[in-house]
Amino acid sequence: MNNLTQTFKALSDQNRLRIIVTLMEYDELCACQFTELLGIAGATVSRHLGVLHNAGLVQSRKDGRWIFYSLSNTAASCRPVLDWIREEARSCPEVKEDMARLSKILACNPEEICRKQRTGA
Amino acid sequence: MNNLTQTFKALSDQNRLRIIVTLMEYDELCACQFTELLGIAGATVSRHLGVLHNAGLVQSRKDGRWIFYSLSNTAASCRPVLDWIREEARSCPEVKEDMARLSKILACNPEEICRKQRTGA
DNA sequence: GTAACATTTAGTTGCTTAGCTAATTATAGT
DNA sequence: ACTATAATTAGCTAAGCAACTAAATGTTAC
Repeated sequence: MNNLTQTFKALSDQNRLRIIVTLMEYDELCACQFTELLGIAGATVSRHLGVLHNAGLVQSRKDGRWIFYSLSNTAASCRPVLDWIREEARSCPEVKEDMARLSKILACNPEEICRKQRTGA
Repeated sequence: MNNLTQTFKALSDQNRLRIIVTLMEYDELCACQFTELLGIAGATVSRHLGVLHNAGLVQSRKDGRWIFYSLSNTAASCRPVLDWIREEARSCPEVKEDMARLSKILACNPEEICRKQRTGA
């Protein structure tokens, strides 16, 4: 039962849902790209990703200084829920905006993104 | 998107999940029966039911002094999630205990339950 | 080695929420 | 009308959590 509540808790935050929905469209993104997308502090993004990871929804892969996140393979058990989210998210304007914004973000490489975040440009 | 997070927030509490799972097995229960089942204050149960109602997951029917709750008809949109919960809940010992306890509770009529709660017997 | 840098962890703050008791509302029975 | 009673609402407290800044960790490049 704790599994269930933990999963729902992980999904009951708008920013975390945005992460999940984004990962349904783009296989893999690094932390700085989420930071850019969500417009909140990197540390906060890191915590959100940690919550999703603890709930078994997301997995990470380290590549040098970057850490890439993707939907967890072991999240298969809650696939129906993820499918439902995807379906419902279709009609959310926030999600559409995210997708539009993300295509711009992905036009730059991660290094540029991070530099932009540092310099605050 | 708020719909989504609201739904997940409503489902991310153990006691509320127990209510939902119970309503999948028993069409309709009154507030005092949930109070007996969950073993928490009636006021708290009322608030939980309110949260589920606001999320559109539960509907209520007034019959005299009693208010009976059931899964909402309009909850059809999140049917996949409810189905998933039901499936996952099968293996939860808490749920099995609840079901066992509930059959005892239902052996009495609501009036008896409520009296028991008042007198604390 | 050390300087730059991507991410996480620590520590703080303000808001939300689950729980309680007490008060209020609405109904039933006398 | 009055009392009892099922449920909700109000008001409180303690715990949990999302956000931030600053410090720590681990990695790349000189």
